[in-house]
Amino acid sequence: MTSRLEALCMEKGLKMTGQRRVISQVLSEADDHPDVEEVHRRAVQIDPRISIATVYRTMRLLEDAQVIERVDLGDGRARYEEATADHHHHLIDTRTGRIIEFASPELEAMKERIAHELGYKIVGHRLEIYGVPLDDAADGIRDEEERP
Amino acid sequence: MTSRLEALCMEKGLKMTGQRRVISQVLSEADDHPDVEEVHRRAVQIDPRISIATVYRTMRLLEDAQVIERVDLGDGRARYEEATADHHHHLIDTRTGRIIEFASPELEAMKERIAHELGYKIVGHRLEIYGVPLDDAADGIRDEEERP
DNA sequence: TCTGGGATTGCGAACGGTTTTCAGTATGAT
DNA sequence: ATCATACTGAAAACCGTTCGCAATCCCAGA
Repeated sequence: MTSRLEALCMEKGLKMTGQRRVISQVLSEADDHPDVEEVHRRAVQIDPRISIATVYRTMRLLEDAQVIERVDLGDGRARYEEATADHHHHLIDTRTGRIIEFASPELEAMKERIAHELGYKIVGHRLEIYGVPLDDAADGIRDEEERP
Repeated sequence: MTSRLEALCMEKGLKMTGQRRVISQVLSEADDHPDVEEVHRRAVQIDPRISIATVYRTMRLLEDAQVIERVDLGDGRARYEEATADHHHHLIDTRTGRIIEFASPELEAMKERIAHELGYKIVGHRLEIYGVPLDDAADGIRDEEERP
């Protein structure tokens, strides 16, 4: 069966090898923001003869082809998500690591305005919010402070 | 002569060694966002017997003491600036690497509101805008696309 | 002012994520 | 089916950063 990403890759004229097919499948099925090691872990479950090097190479390939997007969440490793048309950002739960996506047109507009006032045209941007659940915070549950 | 950061360090009760004094001076005089290597480069010019390891250690020390702040601009290395009371963000000129600081109370408020709507209390956040000068963009000068 | 001992330093080795090299393998245009 | 080409696996190289260890420094107390 052809995964969504695989179709996208063929559309872009990429050579479809077995490992690319598997990685595409893994990424199509993912609804989180896996890092390379995690993608590899999942890929190996489908076909054990996929090396981590190939995963790295394929992620870069897919990124360059704009099929996926790299997300830098400041934890020292690259995470990925499927490329989407609309801009969105991430709220990271520092307690659990859960990542919540959100979009805000007003925020986009404001950002655009700020850049313009500074004499710049935006070519990229990123916003991350680190937070803790309101109710937990109220409970006064201790937050083992990571460096955000 | 005692640099501004050196005074701050003594206030915090840190043991003032020769190399810490030099690094404090370098940071006090910096008005940009140097990475560790750059700080080392400048420190060595004042006293050649400072190792890069010590710079790494001192930067972390000063960061923990909230004397300086780490800035992750997504270029794979840590950059630093003096700690300030007010939150601000960075606009990075992708053409030149120049970093422009800006603050926006409205933006802060909006961010706060978004987090609250998602049920979170903010413990940290970061916003970076990558852009090119408006006039350059208008001229149609080619932008050698880095991965932002 | 001199001293003792814990903190700090320099060096090089180790580390974790990522990229590259290279020889062997698979792909898909013919 | 064939063949040039692109791709792959394994291991080494890389790069920013941290760590282990012996030597050194700082400074409170004498």
